[in-house]
Amino acid sequence: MATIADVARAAGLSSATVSRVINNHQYVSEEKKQLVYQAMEALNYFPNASAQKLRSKKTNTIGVMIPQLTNPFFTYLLEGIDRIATEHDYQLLVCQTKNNRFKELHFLNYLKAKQVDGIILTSIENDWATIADYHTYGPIVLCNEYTYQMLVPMVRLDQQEGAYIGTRHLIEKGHRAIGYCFGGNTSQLTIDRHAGYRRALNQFGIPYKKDWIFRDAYDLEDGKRVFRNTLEMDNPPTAFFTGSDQVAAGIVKEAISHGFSVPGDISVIGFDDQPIASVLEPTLTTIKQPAEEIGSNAMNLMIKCLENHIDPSEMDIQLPLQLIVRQST
Amino acid sequence: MATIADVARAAGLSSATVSRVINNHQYVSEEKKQLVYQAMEALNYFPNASAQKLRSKKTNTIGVMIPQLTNPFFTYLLEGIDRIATEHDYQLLVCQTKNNRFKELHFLNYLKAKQVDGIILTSIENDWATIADYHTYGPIVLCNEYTYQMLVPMVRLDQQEGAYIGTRHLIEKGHRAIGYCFGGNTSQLTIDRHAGYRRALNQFGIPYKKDWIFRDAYDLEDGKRVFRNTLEMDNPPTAFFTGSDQVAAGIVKEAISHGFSVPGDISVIGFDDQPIASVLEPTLTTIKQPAEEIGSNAMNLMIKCLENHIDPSEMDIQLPLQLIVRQST
DNA sequence: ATGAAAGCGCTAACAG
DNA sequence: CTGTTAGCGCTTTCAT
Repeated sequence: MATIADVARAAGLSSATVSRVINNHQYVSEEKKQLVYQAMEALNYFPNASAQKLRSKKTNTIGVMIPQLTNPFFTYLLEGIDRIATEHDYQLLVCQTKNNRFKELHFLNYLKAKQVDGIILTSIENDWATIADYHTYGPIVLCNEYTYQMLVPMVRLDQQEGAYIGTRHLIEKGHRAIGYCFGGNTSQLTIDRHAGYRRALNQFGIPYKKDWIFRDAYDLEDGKRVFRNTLEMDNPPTAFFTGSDQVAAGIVKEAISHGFSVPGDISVIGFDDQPIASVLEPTLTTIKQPAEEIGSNAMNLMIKCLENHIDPSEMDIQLPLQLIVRQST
Repeated sequence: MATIADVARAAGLSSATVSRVINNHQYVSEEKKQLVYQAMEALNYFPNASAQKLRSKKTNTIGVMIPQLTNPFFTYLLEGIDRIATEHDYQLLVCQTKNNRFKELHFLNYLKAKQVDGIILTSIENDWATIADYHTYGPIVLCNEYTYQMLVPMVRLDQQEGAYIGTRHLIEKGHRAIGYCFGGNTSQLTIDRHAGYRRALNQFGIPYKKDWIFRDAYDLEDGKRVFRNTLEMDNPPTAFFTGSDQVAAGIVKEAISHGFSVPGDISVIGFDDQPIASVLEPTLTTIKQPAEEIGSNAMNLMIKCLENHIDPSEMDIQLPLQLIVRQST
């Protein structure tokens, strides 16, 4: 493989000039520029990326931490991130954490190793204090999940409001026994959603029951499991607020397969507004999160951080969420 | 940020020894090894990835070309690739081509730039001759899509058989007007599926009609569009073979919303067996592709290529596909 | 078992 | 506008 020196030799110029042409510097005469292009062409030359990164201390790569590649919410997030990354010639190193805090830690070290210029987190598996340490080595942008412990660049939704609206909707439909499903961690997002659920309950004088709280609910199978578990309860929920359309779909499917009618006997509300929400029968009432937009905003924030012109007022972007009423409630 | 020289100094050793410890070389005394570990710890040292790559000419990174990040079939492929990559400490640079051949070309150049050690293609947008040129710069593994023009490492399914089985199933259900939906390109996979469809038609003496061929069908919306288009036809299909569950779901949804019954009036068969196939009402008959397994096999092949011990007989891996009969046919 | 030294391929002062 | 030169941080002979 040809090197920059080979090109310089072939063009009868110095490697510095070749480098200038590669990097589109000004002050290179059109004549020599053509000479360089011809030589590069003739030698089938392509600059070595590692050498460029080592020397320039810029990788043009962003690490994106994703808990689950097969969860559509996160792929839409990724789609938004990728759209902006492509526009600005950044590459994406995709890091699947599987909700494992050690994997998250492992990937965070890419920042220290200068393998990436910055990291976008779409979930948070470690204490914030642990993550904050890495901030010295490059920008960390939060997207979807967030923290109040520090002012960091983040793109988020009012999750408490989302859970409140959803729960209130179920109450207004006449339900008083409302199950609550969520993932496993103790992130701020989780805390806030939980608070929104309780706020709605409180407002309507409905007692909070621990039995109605279901954790470790991430996907369709988990939703089915949750519903099966309620079958043995003395006082089972008649409605479910869930943290994801996948889980909601599982509950709906399992309820129907056990002979219940949705929304006749059981009401279910999802979260995200993934494609599955419109495909399910009955169609799923849900809280819409603009996933693609969250992602694109996060990547834009990242670019601003990298280019050092970020106004503190832009650090915390909040996007709207929206109740979409369909047939499942 | 500390460098290897700093660590060497702090440990009272040479940088060569530190390097040996980092790379787990033999012939380093336990004593010095501990010294190095302590120094690395104290200085919060992490080796610079670009320097390692430049010097060792190994990036430990694989480029994965994906047409659509939001298409579940490809994310399951990616999931399989990622599982094996993680096990072997490889990183993934995700390249979304959006079915654009120029983007594909752009990403192929990462091989020339030694930014990745190899590339896994999950779709093919350029002529095979164009892609074959890049093979000099590192291994290219095909996964899902394939070619007969050259013996390259690939993991594939018998797509002609898949389309044949699916079409025959529709014929056996009594249909003689069978629509055929596919994506846009002219890859071998597309050609083979088309051939399988025609073979089934031929076998049962059913004429092939150009009007029943629908191209550019990739997702749910495309499926809806296809069905709407048949509404104006004199002799519309009563059944549809599709290249993806997404498209099939679109057809089913649109048919039902226009008052047709599925499978009463219209039968639809999908491809992939994505989660949506079991969630749809009626549930979707489909040709199951073991996506995760295709991906993991591809990454395993890649690793073998990189480690130079690949037997030509292992180059072409063929996995089974399977007709899954549900309610939509 | 350890160190000295060369060099991977490139960029960026600096000088002219 | 162009060339000379000094590294970026690491690995790897080659000695010892």
